[in-house]
Amino acid sequence: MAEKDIPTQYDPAAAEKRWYPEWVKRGYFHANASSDREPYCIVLPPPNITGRLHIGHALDHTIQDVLIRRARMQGYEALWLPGTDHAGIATQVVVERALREEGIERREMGRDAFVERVWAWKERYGGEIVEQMKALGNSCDWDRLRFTMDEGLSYAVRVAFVRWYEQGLIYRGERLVNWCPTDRTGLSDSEVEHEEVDGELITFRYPFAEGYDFIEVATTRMETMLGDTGVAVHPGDERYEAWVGNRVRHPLDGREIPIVADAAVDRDFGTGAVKVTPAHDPNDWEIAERTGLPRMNIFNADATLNDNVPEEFRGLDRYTAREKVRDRLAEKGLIVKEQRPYRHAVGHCYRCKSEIEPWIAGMQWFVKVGPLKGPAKEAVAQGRTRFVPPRWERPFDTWLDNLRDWNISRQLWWGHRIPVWYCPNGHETVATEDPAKCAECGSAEIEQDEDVLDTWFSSQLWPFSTLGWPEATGDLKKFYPTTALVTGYEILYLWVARMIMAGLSLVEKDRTRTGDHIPFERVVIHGLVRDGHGRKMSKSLGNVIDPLDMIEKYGADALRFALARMATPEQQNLPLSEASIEAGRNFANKIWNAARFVLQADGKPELPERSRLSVAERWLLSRHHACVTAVNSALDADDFAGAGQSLQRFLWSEFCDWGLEVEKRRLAGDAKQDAANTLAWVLERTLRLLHPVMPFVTEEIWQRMGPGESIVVAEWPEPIPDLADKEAEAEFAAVQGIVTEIRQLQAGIPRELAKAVALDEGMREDSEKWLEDIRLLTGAAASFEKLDGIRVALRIPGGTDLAPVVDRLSKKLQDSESKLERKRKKLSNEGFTSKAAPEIVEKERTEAGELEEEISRTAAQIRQLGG
RNA sequence: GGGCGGUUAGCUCAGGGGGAGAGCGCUUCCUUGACGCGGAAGAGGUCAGAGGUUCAAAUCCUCUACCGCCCACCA
Repeated sequence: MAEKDIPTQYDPAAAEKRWYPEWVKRGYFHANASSDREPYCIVLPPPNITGRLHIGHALDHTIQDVLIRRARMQGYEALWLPGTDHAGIATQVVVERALREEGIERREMGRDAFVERVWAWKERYGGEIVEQMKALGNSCDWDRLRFTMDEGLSYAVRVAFVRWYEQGLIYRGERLVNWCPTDRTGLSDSEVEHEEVDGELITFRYPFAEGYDFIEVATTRMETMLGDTGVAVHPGDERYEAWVGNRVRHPLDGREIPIVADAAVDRDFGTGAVKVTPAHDPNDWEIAERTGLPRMNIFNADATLNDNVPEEFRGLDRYTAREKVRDRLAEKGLIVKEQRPYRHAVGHCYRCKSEIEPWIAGMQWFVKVGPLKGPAKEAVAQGRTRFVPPRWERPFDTWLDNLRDWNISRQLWWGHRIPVWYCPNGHETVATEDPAKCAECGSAEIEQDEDVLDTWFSSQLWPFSTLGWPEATGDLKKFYPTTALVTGYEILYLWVARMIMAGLSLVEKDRTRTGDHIPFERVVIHGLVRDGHGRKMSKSLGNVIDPLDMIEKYGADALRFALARMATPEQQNLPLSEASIEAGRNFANKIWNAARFVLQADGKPELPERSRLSVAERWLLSRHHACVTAVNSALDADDFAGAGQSLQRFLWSEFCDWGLEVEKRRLAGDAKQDAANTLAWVLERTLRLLHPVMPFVTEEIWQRMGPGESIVVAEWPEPIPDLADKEAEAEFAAVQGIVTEIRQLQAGIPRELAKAVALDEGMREDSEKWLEDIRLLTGAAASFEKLDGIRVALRIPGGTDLAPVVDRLSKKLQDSESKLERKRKKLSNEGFTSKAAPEIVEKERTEAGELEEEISRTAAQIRQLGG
């Protein structure tokens, strides 16, 4: 028999190498837009091309692959569309760093050469990422692989821009932007991370231009006082009423600046007077807009001080300047109070973590979000797009409410260049194709905007640009709206919200499958992978788990199972330890060996006629049915952990621990083919159920069982209600009870036997027919002296110390007695018997009866053991 | 300053009104013809604390404490 050669250990690497290319070659992952099957589509959140996939991707991808593989087996036209993101800032920074190591500066090499280098990077790392996804087993449609800077997607970006421009949703303006002095670009509000830091709040005096009075103001950013162009107080503040309109003298550069009144000032904070730095604070910017204070920019692009400040401060970085300004004011006796540490929130760049500087970076393009919010809120409120878990809906709503216009200009080279051309006469030409001349005056001296678009501008189009939008393609018609979007909560706002707004605004309803232009019907929001102790994984902590290392060490299935096993819909932290991946490996091996056993018994996945089934087999089928039901309902609820747990329980604790063991006896007798076939049938069907989570080991076994072409395209198991068998479950549960009881007695009693103990007063009537099974399951065939009817006997050698066994039994007796006590009390409580549901009362009665039986049995056992 | 989540066995977490569960770890035993990446039997928990609702609370409600996260232009 060839099966004899099956190794006792599953070899993941061999299976992965064998099956993945085969699946791709056979085209299983390719979706057909013209098929008449129901569509099921997921677009992969495109990983950045900045480097390797990390464990978070592995989780994200595992979930998606489980969904898409199940859908494929269920007969849907399943499309999982993969791709990568150009990731503007992130990639530019990484490439710049790499160049710097070669001693090359970006600005020296020029824009075109630099962009060329980034493309080379993309070719290399983009390709690596695809290989990594394949190693995980992702069943993506590689024929549809996309990149955000593809020709098609770039065109979609231009069309989106032009359309919004024409609708007045995109405008240009000079505003204060979130400037990252390290990356030297502006950022949107969503790209700024607020973090509490310890600073100091310093109160100082502005002396009046005339006379000896002064006004006190406070700041955490002393250096910005060099750019102050006014002091503001609340209009109704009687303390300062008389001073409004007066002027104070700037103590460091001698400028006279006015005191103004503005309602934005909180009179209860600090002194009730605020220094106003319009060019470097959003609040102050607005005050200046209202009061007419001038703007005075004091920073260079790298946040060093520029020539607008007194000479001694020029060129200093902001932190050095902060101290120096304080020192100068202290020397002049103008510092009133220094409060430190003073905790306050400071914005940081989401990429490089530098402190953000509000700065005027010239003209910037903005998206007007007001008109986009409403439809997005409505789509979620109406459940056209469903959030899983739904508790994210409220924060999503609040976030939209507070959303302000979106700055989309980035002072970078890598990305989609803004499709606007300026002519010397001050006209703007906005076009999807590069124009040769100004659309308004015909001037040929046009120049394209130097900036590129925010990365998220192209990402927001992903669910439809990848399907061919703006063209009315077959893919769009077939697969849009997509079925599910799977992502971590960290980019819910940054990305998901924008896709919803963009889809609703841009996609034409009549080009979609359902007539609704929402980008996805459901958003599955999973948690973040942490280390085994719930800490964030980071290089500095040294607790990073690299998915590819894990695949190499334990196999892709092991990693996938470990990840799926912890992905409950509610959890936001998902602690992953190497031990849990090892457990996944062990599980794969367990299944492997179970299959080996079934194959050695020559099992064929065919179910014998019901009349030929043993009670144990009926029990196994019933449990299998329960597993199919549980897995289906868990997956319907996006509860991957629940599905994994059900599968593991059934296969390990039921199929292997009881099913295979009890079948060993039948396998040695006349019914052996029926027994082997039943096992094979259950195993084969359960393998299909497990396949989406553990694609490789299931395929490897399935191929050896030979029921068809590939498990990838096998039919998904749905519950078969006829398999549910309450009688068989009850009877087998009783047998399990007897077996466990005997095992408990055996523990601590050596095999060499002398003393016979009659165990079983009043045991279940039909236990006789199970005696052979019980012998086998307790592994104690030789130890049974006689088994007449309801009596089970054990022989124990003389001189055996029975005290531990008796102790254990005594403890069990006590437990049972106190349990019984509680039940009796409950049952004698009239409140309970009259108010509780009748079936609950009945259940309590039954259980009390069972406890009584157990108590007398245990007591008898203690007596027989001489306790 | 708003909001959300968490607190259950040594560790990491399920459970979500009527018998405290899993995996890992730990103890003892088992070279039983699928698997030692295995099998069997165990030890270990006033389910954070206080109050309330209920015949019945780990589970529902209120408050408190601690942990974590998200949002936020109060100098």
